[in-house]
Amino acid sequence: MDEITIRDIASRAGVGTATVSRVLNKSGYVSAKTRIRIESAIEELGYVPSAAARTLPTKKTGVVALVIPELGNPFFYKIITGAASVLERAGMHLFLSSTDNVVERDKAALYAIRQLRVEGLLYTPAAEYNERARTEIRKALTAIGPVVLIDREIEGSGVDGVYSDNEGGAYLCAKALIDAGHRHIGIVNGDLSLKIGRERFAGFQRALREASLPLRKDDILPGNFSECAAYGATRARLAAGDFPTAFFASNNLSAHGFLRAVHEAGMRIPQDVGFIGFDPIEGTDIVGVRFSSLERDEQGIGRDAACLLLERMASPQMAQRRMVLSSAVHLTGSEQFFPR
Amino acid sequence: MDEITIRDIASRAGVGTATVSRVLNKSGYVSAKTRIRIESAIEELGYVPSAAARTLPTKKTGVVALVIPELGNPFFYKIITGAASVLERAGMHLFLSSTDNVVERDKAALYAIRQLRVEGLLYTPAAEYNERARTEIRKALTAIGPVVLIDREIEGSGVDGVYSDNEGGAYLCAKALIDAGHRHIGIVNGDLSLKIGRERFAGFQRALREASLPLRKDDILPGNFSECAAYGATRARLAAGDFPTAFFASNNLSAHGFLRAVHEAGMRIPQDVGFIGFDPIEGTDIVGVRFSSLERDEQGIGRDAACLLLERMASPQMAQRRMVLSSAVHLTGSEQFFPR
DNA sequence: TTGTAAGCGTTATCAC
DNA sequence: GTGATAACGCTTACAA
Repeated sequence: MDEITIRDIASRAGVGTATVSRVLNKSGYVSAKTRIRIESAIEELGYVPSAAARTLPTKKTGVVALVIPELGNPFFYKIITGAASVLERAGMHLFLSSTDNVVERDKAALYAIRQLRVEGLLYTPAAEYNERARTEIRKALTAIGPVVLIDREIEGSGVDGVYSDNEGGAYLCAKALIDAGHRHIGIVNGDLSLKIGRERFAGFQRALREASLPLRKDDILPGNFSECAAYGATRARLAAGDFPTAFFASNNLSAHGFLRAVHEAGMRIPQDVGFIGFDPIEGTDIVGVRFSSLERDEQGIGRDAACLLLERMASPQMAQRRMVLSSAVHLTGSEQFFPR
Repeated sequence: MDEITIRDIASRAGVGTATVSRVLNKSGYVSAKTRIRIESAIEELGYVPSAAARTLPTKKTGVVALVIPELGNPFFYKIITGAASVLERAGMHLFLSSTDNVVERDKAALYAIRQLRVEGLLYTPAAEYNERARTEIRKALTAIGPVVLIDREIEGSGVDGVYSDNEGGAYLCAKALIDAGHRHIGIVNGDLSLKIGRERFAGFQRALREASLPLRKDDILPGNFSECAAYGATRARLAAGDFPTAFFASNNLSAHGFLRAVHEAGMRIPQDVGFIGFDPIEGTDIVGVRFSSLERDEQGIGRDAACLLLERMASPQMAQRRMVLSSAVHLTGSEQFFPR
């Protein structure tokens, strides 16, 4: 039960391995007759070339790696879908790792990817590394080759990326609440150790400042982009009393936690509390509820990132390119934040 | 800018490549001194061994492939999470492909995987192939090596698998509706070209038969496990009038489509229509709604499948093993199908 | 404890 | 058009 190799095919078809290789890769000239002989030999023996063996001389793997922090977050798997559609069309295979926001797994994934000699990487780091770790990551990235960052930037990495206008988006969200007449507004913060967390917080603050609205310390709920943290912090804030009339949540998972806590407390959106979130909440449409949110085109982000990567793979010398996508607030209901 | 190889390390450390290899794989004896010399050479040069080159002589890739039909379906990414936790602990890397239920992509994925010489495969086929295609798939699977099927069986493949008791589960669902007093019950069918679709339909029918309830043709809504199909069919049925007092949906996506259509028609669950679905609906808890459903332990399924695979990889000669997991109906609310 | 050298399954460069 | 054959980067007897 030994592996069937190109030599088996060659001898069975009565040719040299070079000719078989030509047929396999559709390169160079092969007469129709011998081609057919070779093809049927392949068919009969059920031969499938070894990717590893092919990689060795060619230094091509045909694989693009994708490292994301959370598979369970709709934001990311939509990105994957978008990226996959582009990359597949380009004949690339996808090597996918989910790091669950764990730094160790992030590093392990990167190391595995280096070993694999992938031809490109779409990467959303699990965390914002400190200066020391960052140089390490930067080294890893240069070693890997073409890289496109998605959503989370790495300071001074010099690599391409597709990002969102977090500050502007959060600003729009807060502005919408203010325009609806709210004067006492709270925020469920994201992970402030991440730039996107800080930017969203900044945008939120700017809107309040421009409207000369105060932001009280206890209306800033600490979160980390997860449902649990938001849920707990919201419950705590509810217990404290004098609840804001409206809230902004820094991402979809935070929104989940917030809304669950609020609902358990018997309050309704938007009658009792106004609400808007960064990224939409899925699935509630089946009960006729739709929450206001900032909507990003996730599939588009994935596609854009994949295109950037393909172009970078084609011309490694190109200057660095960054795309920053802005997005629009989507209010549900004409009046304010009424779940339709 | 040539690739750094084991020879570079060897010469820099003043040793042979074999010794470097021993250090890399922690195999055989190496004196502490030379080990340190080698390790620092690796460090200084930033050497990362090539997976392809290593695979060639060892015939080991350290990769397990995972082929699933839909990334966007919570059922599957929970399975992935479960499987990943087990496989990572075993030091395996994951090569993931989503086929979006497209047969061509399924075949392409399988072919890519054969080329990669992965050490194992967790596989949910995109479709139920006809006899002719099936023998082809079977050949591919034997060529790939250790395989564990998840959720969808392949007739006569002889490979291990983890399945659910679809007939029994659907029966329980229908039974629950009947016990709640419903006499006019409809079904949103799944894809009947898939065994799991037929089994769920069969279980549903059995429950009705045992209760001597009739099943009218127009109460059998054709579906294909997708939200769209269910949505359209439900709308059509609503227009026809004499709507059943309760419905069973064959999977989570179908449930989505059904519930959306029903809600748009201004009907409420369970006051206007009783409902239960195979697999739960996510995310509605934030508005305090929970639908009755059959609950499966998806992470557990993923873990079980991964364990089966690891054991199969360890002992290829073992007899075929199939796990059929049964699951319990989860009613929301003590009385019947009341959204809490 | 360490080094030499023969593979592993391809591709690609030559001659023919 | 086609066939030897030398890489590709690593592991692993086998010697030393």
